[in-house]
Amino acid sequence: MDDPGNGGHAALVQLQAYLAQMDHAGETRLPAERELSESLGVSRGDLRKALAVLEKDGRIWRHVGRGTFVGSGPVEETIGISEIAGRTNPADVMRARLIIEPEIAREAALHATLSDIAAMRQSLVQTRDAVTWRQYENIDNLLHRQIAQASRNNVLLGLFDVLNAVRRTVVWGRLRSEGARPPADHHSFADHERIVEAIAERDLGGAAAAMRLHLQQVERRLIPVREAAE
Amino acid sequence: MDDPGNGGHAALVQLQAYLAQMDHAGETRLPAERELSESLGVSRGDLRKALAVLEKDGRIWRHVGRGTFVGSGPVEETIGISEIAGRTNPADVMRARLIIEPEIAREAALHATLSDIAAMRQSLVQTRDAVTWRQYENIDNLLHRQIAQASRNNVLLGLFDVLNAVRRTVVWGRLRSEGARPPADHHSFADHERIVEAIAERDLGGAAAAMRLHLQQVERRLIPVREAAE
DNA sequence: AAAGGGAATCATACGCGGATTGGTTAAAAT
DNA sequence: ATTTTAACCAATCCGCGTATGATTCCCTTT
Repeated sequence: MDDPGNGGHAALVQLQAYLAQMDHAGETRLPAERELSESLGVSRGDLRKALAVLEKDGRIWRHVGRGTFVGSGPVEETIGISEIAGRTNPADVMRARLIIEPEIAREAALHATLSDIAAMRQSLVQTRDAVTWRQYENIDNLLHRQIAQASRNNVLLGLFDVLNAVRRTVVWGRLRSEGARPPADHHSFADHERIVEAIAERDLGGAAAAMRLHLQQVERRLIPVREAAE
Repeated sequence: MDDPGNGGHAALVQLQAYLAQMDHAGETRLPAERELSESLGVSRGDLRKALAVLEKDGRIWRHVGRGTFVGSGPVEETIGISEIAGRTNPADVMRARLIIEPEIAREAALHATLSDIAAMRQSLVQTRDAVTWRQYENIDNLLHRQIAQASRNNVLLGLFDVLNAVRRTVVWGRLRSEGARPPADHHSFADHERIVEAIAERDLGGAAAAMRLHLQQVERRLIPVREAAE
């Protein structure tokens, strides 16, 4: 009404001023559109146009039901495990393990403390004592996690946990009753020992190689038809 | 009452029978303790003792407010971004990036489609056109994510997203007003071009090396005092 | 008649209170 | 004295109401 000609431009200017004034405080959320439009004295349509400009510019971020916030994006867009697991397959999970875990083992060889290594050795013994596949699986998981923990890098540990959770949901329901207990000559026993030994000897490349070999063995056991088909 | 002497043993046997019977169905959650105790005709105390045994054995797991489930552990223990970010530091995040992202780039060089590469090249141009640091950051993020996406592995992409979210929360609030816009000779421009070119030429090792080099540059810029201190 | 503004409506997300469930403790019963 | 039962606690889930951004429709104004 005052100046319909400039359209949303006045609203954009006012909104930028408001943003600058608000940015000095720690608050990142700005009022609802209905309030703000009245507070700034512009129509909601013009306000929305201005907001759209700022959003395309990356200065604010909006979401239905939550509000409008300043900043490039949601600080904590929860990336759900099920979201990842929902659109993937065991082969990709295995591939990711083959890429990530050897590097984690290398890092573990560099940063593991003596107590870390002692804990791994104890898990090694326990895997041999497992009387059921479920027990073995638990201790196997524990050992792999101990290795990730030994990297002394909480980010790597967290990524490992995410990967592990995805793996569990994806292959969920496999290997139910393949046998009473792991056979004594199961390849993983020797594999695990090689990995832990390499870590103990601070052999970075050896630890990564041993882990890679181990996971390739696991992959072969998981998808046994592969070589015959090719 | 019937046989107080054997204590919880009878309950344990009955519970194991119930578990075996239920395990054939796909259901993993068993009834509430109050119902189950009445259904099996044992006291809740004995039932809980039996449940404790099975839990220590790893066959079931329980959680307050949710229930009791068969299986080694919660299939979806939500690993929160903030949980990871809460107990780490920028150095560890950078280290994790240096470990993960080069391997992702290698995978991208193997699996990227032509449209993937075209999208990357477009982002390359856009980074040069960015007039503000925030715009540059957005496009930079987009480019790195495009590379992860080009790996054609949703697990790797998910892990990258998690890592990225952690990075954003950890370094949150840095580099506010270091300058109006990225300088034309910013190292990242050439770095990014090298990475994309290596991916386009299917040079696996080259892509990984270029990404590693780029991240080392970023690390150096992030922690500039390092070399002087040593 | 055209255009812009305002109100109603829709879809999604948050918040709160009740209900459910494992964990714990105390009273009661045998 | 031991076991069973009940009651209570803490944590979680679920449903409903509210708030918010997105969209549509109608009306006023020029």
